[in-house]
Amino acid sequence: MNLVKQIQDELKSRVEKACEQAREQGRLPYTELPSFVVEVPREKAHGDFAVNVAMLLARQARMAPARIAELIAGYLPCGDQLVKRVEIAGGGFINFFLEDDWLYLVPQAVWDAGDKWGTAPARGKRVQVEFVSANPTGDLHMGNARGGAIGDSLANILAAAGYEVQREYYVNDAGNQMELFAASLEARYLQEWGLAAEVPEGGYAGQDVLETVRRFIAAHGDRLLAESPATRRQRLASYALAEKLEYIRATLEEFGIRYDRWFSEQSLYDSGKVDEVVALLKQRGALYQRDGAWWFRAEGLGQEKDEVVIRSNGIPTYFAADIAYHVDKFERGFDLVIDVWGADHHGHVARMKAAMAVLGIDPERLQVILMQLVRLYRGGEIVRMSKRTGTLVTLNELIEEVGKDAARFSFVMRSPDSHLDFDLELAKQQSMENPVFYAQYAHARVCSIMAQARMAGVRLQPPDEVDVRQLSEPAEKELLRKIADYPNEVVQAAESMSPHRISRYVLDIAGMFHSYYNHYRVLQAEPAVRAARLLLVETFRRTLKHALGLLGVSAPEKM
RNA sequence: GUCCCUGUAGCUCAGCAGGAUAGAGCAACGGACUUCUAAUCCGUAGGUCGGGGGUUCGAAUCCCUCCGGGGACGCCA
Repeated sequence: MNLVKQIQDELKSRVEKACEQAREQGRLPYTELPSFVVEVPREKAHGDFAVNVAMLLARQARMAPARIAELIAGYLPCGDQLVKRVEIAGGGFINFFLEDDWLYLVPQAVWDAGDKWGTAPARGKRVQVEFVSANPTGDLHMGNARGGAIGDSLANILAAAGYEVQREYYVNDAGNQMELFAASLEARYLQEWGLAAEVPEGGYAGQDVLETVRRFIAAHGDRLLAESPATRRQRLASYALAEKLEYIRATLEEFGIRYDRWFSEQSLYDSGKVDEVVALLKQRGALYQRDGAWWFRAEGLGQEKDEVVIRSNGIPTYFAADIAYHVDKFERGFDLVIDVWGADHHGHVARMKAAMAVLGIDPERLQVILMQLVRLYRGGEIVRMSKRTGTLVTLNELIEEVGKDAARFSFVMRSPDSHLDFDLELAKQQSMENPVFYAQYAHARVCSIMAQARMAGVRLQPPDEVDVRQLSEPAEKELLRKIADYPNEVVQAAESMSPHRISRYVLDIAGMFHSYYNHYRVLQAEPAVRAARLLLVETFRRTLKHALGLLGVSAPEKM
């Protein structure tokens, strides 16, 4: 049930009919009705909904927008149950002022929807969201944290908007980095037995690798000394990989994230999919040979540079595997595939889309959200993050220091496009820097009212037992209005792939509630009003809780 | 040099499939707790939307250009 959308559709069709009538009677000449919007004006004085069709018709009709608006308004029905009156203003806007009736349907709509409030009916579209996908060779850093918060919230929002959603983590368990990782492990292993060995240049020299090796030794001793280097590396790598993955899985779960699938890069090699896709690219003439390597022809498809797919040593690059991976995603039947990447991968986007196009997949079906990088501060001083030299602040520490709710909210509050400066000191010292508490507090306040009501023997009555029209204060109507907007907000956040829209909404509606709370008493009101207010406050609470849930933030009953 | 992001109140940011008088939080100042949680509320102050062109009924929003900030340009991933 989406009341706002129903009304917008109704108004739109009324305007369309009015235009047609005016045209038929020869008073409004136009050949094609431009696509116009029924929007909510920023100013309340401009009514509940505004339509801009008159301005858009001005050129075709060769009339002043204000005159067109007057003309159209003359054909609009009003004074009925929905529309109280219509005004022309601002040089051609048609402003609709509605009767309040529809607002009083809101509590019932929320009740009827139950758990489904805020969600849209299934649209029969499958979406995959792949995010974080950090190399399983180290810790999770702030960039991964941001990606996790954005990706997971987006997945929640898409699901609420009616998509069938799958969350996936791409495990880079193959390729160069993995080999370096294995070589680093081996070096540490040999060193532990007093043998001469060195962590290769650009390898993993961090403490965590050493600790992993020590745990391996505790479990398996010196058995690998007798093995061939290749076997030794393979054993160490698979041990470390399993350990790292479990660590990553557990950390992300603490961050409120659960994946539906962990997809192994290595499996693409094992199944021959990488070779297959390379062969297909060759067959399509998308590759050419130069200096002994095979290059993907990306020039001309944007200004990106060409990219190596097969090295001159015959080993495919990660790009080859990544193409195979994306082909595999589409073969699994997703209508839309969303990748959440760090901005440092931006050059990869056009190439990947180009590769999809060559392989006959509409590149529009692949959407990449590029997040700008997180800059970490501690008390005003910048902290550089690096995976190789040992991460400075891990996701674990972040959760520990500022908490899951505050961390997730902070990341999802800002657009992925924004360069995020995250100050740890600020985040934990000044709780007011975390607006998440503001929203959670609103929830706790409602819960407190409900608890008081129960103690006083006052029951929360369902909408059909309540005279909702007792909610006559402007603040109450505005709150109802905001609640009614919720399903639309979810759909818009999904369609624009902007989780931060939901955090905006959360803060807006929480603010409206706090203000209402300070101006009106719920329990001290006379019984009929009290019943209506209890109901209002409960519909608000359900909406807020759902919205927070989309962001992976809890809605505490007490604070 | 090429490409991506960005420039809006003192600070951090919304708004940008063009819409009417540009918003919020923090910081500042002044008020509101014997009353459902003051982690709250109310008020005041704060702006050449980086500069300049263009597109049109109308631009913070779209295009061009210049300037400032962040990032990417590897037979790494």
